[in-house]
Amino acid sequence: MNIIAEQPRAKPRKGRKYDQVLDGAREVFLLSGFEGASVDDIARAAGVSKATLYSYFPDKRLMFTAMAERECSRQASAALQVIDMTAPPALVLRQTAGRLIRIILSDFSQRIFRVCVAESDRFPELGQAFYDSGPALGRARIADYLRQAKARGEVKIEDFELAADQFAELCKADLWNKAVFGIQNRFSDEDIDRVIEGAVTTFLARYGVRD
Amino acid sequence: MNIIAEQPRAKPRKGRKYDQVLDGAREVFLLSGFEGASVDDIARAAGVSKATLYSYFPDKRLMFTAMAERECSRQASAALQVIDMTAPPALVLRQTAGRLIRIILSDFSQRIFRVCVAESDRFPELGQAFYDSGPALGRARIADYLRQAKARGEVKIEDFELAADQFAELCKADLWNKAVFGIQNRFSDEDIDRVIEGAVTTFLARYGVRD
DNA sequence: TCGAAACTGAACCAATCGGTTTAAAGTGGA
DNA sequence: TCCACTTTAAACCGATTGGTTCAGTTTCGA
Repeated sequence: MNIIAEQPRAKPRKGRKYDQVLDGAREVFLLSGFEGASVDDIARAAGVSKATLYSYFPDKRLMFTAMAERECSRQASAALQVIDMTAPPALVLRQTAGRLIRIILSDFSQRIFRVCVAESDRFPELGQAFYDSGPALGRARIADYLRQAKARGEVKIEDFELAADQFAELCKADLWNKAVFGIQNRFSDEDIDRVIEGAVTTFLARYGVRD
Repeated sequence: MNIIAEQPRAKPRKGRKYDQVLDGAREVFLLSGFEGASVDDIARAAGVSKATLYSYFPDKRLMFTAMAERECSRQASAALQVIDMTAPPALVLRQTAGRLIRIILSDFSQRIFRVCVAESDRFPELGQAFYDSGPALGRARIADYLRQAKARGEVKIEDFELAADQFAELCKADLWNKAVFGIQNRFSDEDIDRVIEGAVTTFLARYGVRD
């Protein structure tokens, strides 16, 4: 008999409806925010009794953070698509811009963003999680590419992190503001192409090498 | 004696504690969000009885929108500072960037932003108000300047709105993300200057005329 | 100084909140 | 088949919510 209690598993969350609960939590929290969401609603959305719900999570807060962190790490792994990084910079950047824009304009990203921003002072670890899995990860990947491109002599850059951040910001230009404030949430290909071309051209005007 | 009733003020909402109430509302709403704020807290923060509060506003929602719209229009008029727009572009842009950055990083702007984003689907008119008084207004002013600069032959630009949006976005580069997610909320002058110089240099690399 | 209007504080309301309990029903491995 | 474990629905709790009411006090222009 061990005095120190045995740990059956690393995360012995208990039963089989764990993911089901988190799915319900996501649905309601992303729709109504933390304070706006009621536990009864979540139980109903999850198709689970309230007692079950509370057998997984000691309280509403932990339920919220568990859900938010799962969604953040999902978002992170969703961005891992591959691009041929040896292609000419203008092409790589265009593709990257296109993907980045579709992601940040997606309904799902917008909702996580809203909820993370709204609650990031009541849940400090939440802002960090979103930042790490979103902006910081994106910057790291873009900076990586830019380093390779420089090694190939395709660009001239000193501050790779700043350059990466600038590129990401250029991709937002107005689209993102309109989306996040609910002014507009569907954009034509022309709208998006205008921003993509603008971002790539401006970026390369500064960092590209003449050919 | 005029038959048409005299208007003591433009908006004679009733009593003398109107602003006092909105000040209390701002304090609590910006701190706790819409759902997180209790009307009793607001009354206490405003130094006013709950009955008085409800004599000004029929319900919590209208109180919230009144407060938010007041703060948005305040934010708008606060951005009306004058800059010598005939100076060389590099200088004008540097000053503009500096001001823009201080504004968007301010604790106050961050709080309004949070609350507008969080509630912009429950209060659609709110997102519009923030967009109009923030991003849209800033873009209009920058685009105006760019048009003047082009008339002087100082820049070469086709799409002034896009250029203005790009410049504003370049000014955010990482600083804004860190602030909005609570990673960091105090920035050294070096941090800020790095972003300012980067923004101006990149912008002029694309739109400046060689001298 | 007077009187109407604005303001107060506290009691009060029904509804909802997060969270607990319980007794019964379902589940699955051995 | 059996038994331990999980899940269920509903009742229940105290606290808090947005909002109302009202008798009494303050305020202030005329």
